[in-house]
Amino acid sequence: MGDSPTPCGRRRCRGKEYSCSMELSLAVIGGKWKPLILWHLRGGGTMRFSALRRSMPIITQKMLTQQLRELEADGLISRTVYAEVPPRVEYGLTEPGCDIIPILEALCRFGRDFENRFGVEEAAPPAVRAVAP
Amino acid sequence: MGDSPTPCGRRRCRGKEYSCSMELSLAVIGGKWKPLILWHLRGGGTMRFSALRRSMPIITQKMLTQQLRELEADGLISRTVYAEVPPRVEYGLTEPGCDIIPILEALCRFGRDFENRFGVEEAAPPAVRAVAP
DNA sequence: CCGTATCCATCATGATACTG
DNA sequence: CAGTATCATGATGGATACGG
Repeated sequence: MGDSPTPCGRRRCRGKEYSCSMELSLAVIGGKWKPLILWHLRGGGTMRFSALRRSMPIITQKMLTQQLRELEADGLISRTVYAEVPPRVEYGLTEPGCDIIPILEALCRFGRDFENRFGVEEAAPPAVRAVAP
Repeated sequence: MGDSPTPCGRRRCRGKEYSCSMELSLAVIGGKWKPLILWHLRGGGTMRFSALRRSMPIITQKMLTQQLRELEADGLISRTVYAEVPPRVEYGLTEPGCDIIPILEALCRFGRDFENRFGVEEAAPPAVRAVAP
């Protein structure tokens, strides 16, 4: 490996403080929704905001926007705004962004092994959101 | 991959709710200190509490205890208490815990590539903790 | 359509003190 | 030595409303 993760000697890269490369990686992709966003973009093409949103029904607009901005600031995704009416914005992976995909695949495999080892059950259906009367 | 990460159909495994295996993985190893703890245990032997603590000067005792308990509950590390005075507790990786190491190595590599791509600087020295007068 | 701005609840983390 | 217990706080995420 060559990179001791001993947390002495804190460094900074793109505004993130960390003590070892792994910490930096987690700072970059560790956000609650970031792996999922990158995952949906893994095909190589671009997706527009609304398509991303549809693919993650749980996420709020605020969080999607926020996480996309951070991923963009970290150089993992590209953002292209088309000056049209109505507006259109397309998101895609950059080269560094593509580098994460194999790791996400490995994470996914680990998760599946974990499930197989310990068993899965259906989650209780999410409490139905009360409709305003 | 075979496992669509589409967030429909929430599942539950060991008390964690998630929508795709990757989410589960992040729930298991995503804690702020967990990757670091697992990393320090990667040698294959065991370490006692105080040794782990020394290897992560920043972490508080409370957080170390807490994260160790969660890792243990998730079956990633083993915890052995020796009935001695003074007490001795040894931590080590279980087999599922060992499975994560290659992923952490990949994460570490990604972080290093990221640093090389975008550059690193020394972090400002951590504000010296005021000594009580 | 694709956002920003604001306010608010919750939780994760930290500081500190105490114990078997 | 290896923890618990307690309290404080700051980051994180969600609901809602509004804007170009």
